[in-house]
Amino acid sequence: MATSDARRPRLSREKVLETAIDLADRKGLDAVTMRNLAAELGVEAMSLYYHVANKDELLDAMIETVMEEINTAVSTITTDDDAGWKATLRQRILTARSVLLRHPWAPTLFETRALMTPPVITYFDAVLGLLREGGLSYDLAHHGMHALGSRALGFTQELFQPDGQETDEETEAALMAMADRFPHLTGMMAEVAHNDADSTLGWCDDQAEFEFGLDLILDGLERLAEPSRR
Amino acid sequence: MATSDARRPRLSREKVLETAIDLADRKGLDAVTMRNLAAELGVEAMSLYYHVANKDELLDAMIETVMEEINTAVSTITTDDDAGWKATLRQRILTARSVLLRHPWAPTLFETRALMTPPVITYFDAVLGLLREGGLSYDLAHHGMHALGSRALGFTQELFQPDGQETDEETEAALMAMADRFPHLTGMMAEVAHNDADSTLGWCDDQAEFEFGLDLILDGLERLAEPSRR
DNA sequence: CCGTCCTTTCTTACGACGTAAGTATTACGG
DNA sequence: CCGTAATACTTACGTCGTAAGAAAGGACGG
Repeated sequence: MATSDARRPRLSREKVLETAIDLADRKGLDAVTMRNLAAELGVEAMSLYYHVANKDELLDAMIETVMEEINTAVSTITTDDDAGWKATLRQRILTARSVLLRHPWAPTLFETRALMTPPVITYFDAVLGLLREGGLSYDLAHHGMHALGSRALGFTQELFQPDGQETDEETEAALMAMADRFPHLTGMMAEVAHNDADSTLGWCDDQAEFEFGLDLILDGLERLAEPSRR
Repeated sequence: MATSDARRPRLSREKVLETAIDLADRKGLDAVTMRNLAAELGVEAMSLYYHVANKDELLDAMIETVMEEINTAVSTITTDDDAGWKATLRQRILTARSVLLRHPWAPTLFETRALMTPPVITYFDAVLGLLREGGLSYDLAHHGMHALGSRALGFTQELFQPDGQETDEETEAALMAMADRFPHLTGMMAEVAHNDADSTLGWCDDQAEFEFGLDLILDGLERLAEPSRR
């Protein structure tokens, strides 16, 4: 009865962004092509350009959206107050990480493009605040931010198996066959691997490794912040 | 006199790789397109495919070449023996870094593609060896490798100004104008910046920051390796 | 009900990319 | 000199981002 009852839902910048992110989540960043995204929306490619300047702006907006998602997620954590700055910062970062785990394409984008956007600044300002709360000088806190790097945002680029591909047994076998050339690596694999259920070179529990590295840095910063105790 | 005196220098896999790397060094990775690279060699695009399976293989070979360059650079450092494992590892990593600084495109590639290639394995095996030399268990050394991440190879992806673009004064001014919204960030900038000659947000000395983070991690690992002294 | 005018979408087309398929050239051993 | 294998070129296809402009839709005053 309304003026345009059977009209299609109409495009909007929000819907474009939302669909783009969803598409990236499901099929990877490479699948986010203008034509693909348009098809997903039941629309022609060029129609997107009314809502988005170009693809670069689209990608920027995508990470900005994720960053906002992180900020809201982080804002809901009960701060437990006297748990100490380290615990608070730790949880904040792990929360950010949990959001990024739902958007595996985001880290790549974060590293690729400049991101001095308000949500990012907000996030980093809070991190910095927690470091200050720990008694770090501005100078030390600044170094600390650099030391954390992308870890402050909840991710590290894993050098091996970037695609999350499983390292197969034959690769491991091939490696073990060269025990003479790579004694330490093969030695490590022989000892460390197979302890838990995870397989072979994919033995590494990403989450555990992330937390280990994070704590290592936070502890190191705390130690540097203490005036006493060499 | 000779059978083919005036022949053009002829293509070869080595020359293709060499030119590709040089091209990336000079004009960035985006400039490394098959047609571009071919033109650089005075040749047609498809001619490259006789020496290289496809572009992916080309990129893989490029990082492999850089990795070999790192390995030879690292092999020439005088180990100074009783300087301690930390100092040795430190220098090894900084040497790797010095090579990567000549190939700014390499880090991106390193993070993008799987690189379980012999030169990389060789490198990491040596790093692992030094950690072991420091008395780390295989397990701790393994964690340490993860904690180092790309730092073990001599680089960290800088989150801000990924392109090495200078942060201009207006950006800084805009940020300072929001001192109420970002108190810590603006506070830090007011205090830390302008101490050295470097400008504004580009105040960060990448090399110094890298070394700070590296030492933080190495010290942390050393501490964990010591049985005593909590 | 009709024209007018934004707003939003579609059509068509261009140049750049990686590369498949097939053809021409070159070099060299006999 | 010629045949054969190695090397380089030609042509063409499908995909990408997107420039330019035409068409469709809705809103609104007459």
